[in-house]
Amino acid sequence: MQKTKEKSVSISKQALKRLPVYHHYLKKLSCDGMVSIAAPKIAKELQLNEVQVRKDLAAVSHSGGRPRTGFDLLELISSIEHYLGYDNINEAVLVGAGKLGKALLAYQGFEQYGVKIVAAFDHGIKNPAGVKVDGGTVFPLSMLEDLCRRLNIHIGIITVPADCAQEICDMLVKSGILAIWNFAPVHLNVPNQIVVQNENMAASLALLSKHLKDQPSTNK
Amino acid sequence: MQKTKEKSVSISKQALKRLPVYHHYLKKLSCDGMVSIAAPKIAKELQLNEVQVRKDLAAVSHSGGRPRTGFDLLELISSIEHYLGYDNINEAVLVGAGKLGKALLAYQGFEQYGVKIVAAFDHGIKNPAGVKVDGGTVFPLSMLEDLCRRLNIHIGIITVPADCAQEICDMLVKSGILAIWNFAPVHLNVPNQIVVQNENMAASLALLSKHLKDQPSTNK
DNA sequence: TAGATTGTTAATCGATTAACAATC
DNA sequence: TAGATTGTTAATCGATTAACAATC
Repeated sequence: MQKTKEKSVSISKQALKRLPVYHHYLKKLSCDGMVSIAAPKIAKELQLNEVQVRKDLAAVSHSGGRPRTGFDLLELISSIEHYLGYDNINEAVLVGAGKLGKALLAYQGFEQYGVKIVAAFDHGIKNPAGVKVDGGTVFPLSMLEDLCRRLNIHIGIITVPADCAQEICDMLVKSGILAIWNFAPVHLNVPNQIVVQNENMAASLALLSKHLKDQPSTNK
Repeated sequence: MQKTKEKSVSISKQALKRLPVYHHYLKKLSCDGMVSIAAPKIAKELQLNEVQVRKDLAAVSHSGGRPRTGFDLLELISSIEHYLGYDNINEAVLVGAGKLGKALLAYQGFEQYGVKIVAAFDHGIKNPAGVKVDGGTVFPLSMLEDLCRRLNIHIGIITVPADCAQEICDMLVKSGILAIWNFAPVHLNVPNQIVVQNENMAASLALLSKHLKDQPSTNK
């Protein structure tokens, strides 16, 4: 309904998803010692449309690019980081310390994207002191709400099996979580103000699988 | 350019991604003992547009729905499974037995989506007999091409770090792989006939993070 | 028959791409 | 100046939604 107070230039959801891709590519260029980059080069390398890249970058870049030379690499990187909020770490809790949950806990790479998992929970855990696993400590579910409230956590990661995902989701919402990253293959019903990002592996497989079926052995 | 030989009704990529969501929901209903389901009910439950659901189902359902009663549940489920290829298991190889790779290996849930990981590889492994891990055995990278060729594997899963993902990708293509499921946060350059499905966690985080930034504490 | 639902054609919406003037 | 690149307005494309006739 009401527009959020945004910059004059708005950006599409699709464009938003491309920003991390640009970010990673630009970081690599920067490591390689480059100092500036032009949109057509990025487009070619990442196999995107040239205008699309220019439009995306124009929407986030603070200083803009310069005709002939392109964009200042460091400025562009920090513009994207600022736009995506990589510079202020968002703290998150994770619920479900199964295989996938443990993998995410142990994964060191989220902080570079501005998210830090501060605690994990699992309903199999009874000891209030928690159980140590690779990457942190897992606590009983009963402690979830209190901890979220006290630490003012806004991101919840769901890695429980499908059949209890909705229940966990409700608990997270009740605990003050505003954004949910859902790895369970179910649709979650949430109040309006909550965002759910589905990491839908089944959907990804569907695309792959369908493609192979439609185009059997194009390799000769 | 040239259209693939498809059914008269074509389906959008977006719709394709919704099919696994329907599938999971319908399976649940079926378990609960229901025998038929109407599109409006599905739409309401999954928070989708009613027409959209009808259109999606019309595109895949073999027998179609019936006015007043809706769709036969079992028929609809098997139609979707057939459409997505869940009924013929696609065999896959996985490269990169780090944290994430091991989690995927140990994860038992892919087969229900028609994908089975038959072998895993990692360049840290030297022993040709492989090294046992939870969920299977990891072999040296040098054995990749030979195995893919002999077993006629068409799906490759990349869970190596970003900086060697392209190299692994090239090896997979060279080994006859047609579809790549990429978990590394980089854009992969591939020949035309190869599909790449990016499991872009960074993009997901970007959406969440951005949302929280734009709408600070709507919960009062 | 009346009412709920299907399937399809037409209208709308959002995102991508093309065209082009402005700039260094 | 000539040429490459930027940023923006207009045209196109694809997907969603609205409208409606057909069916049980």
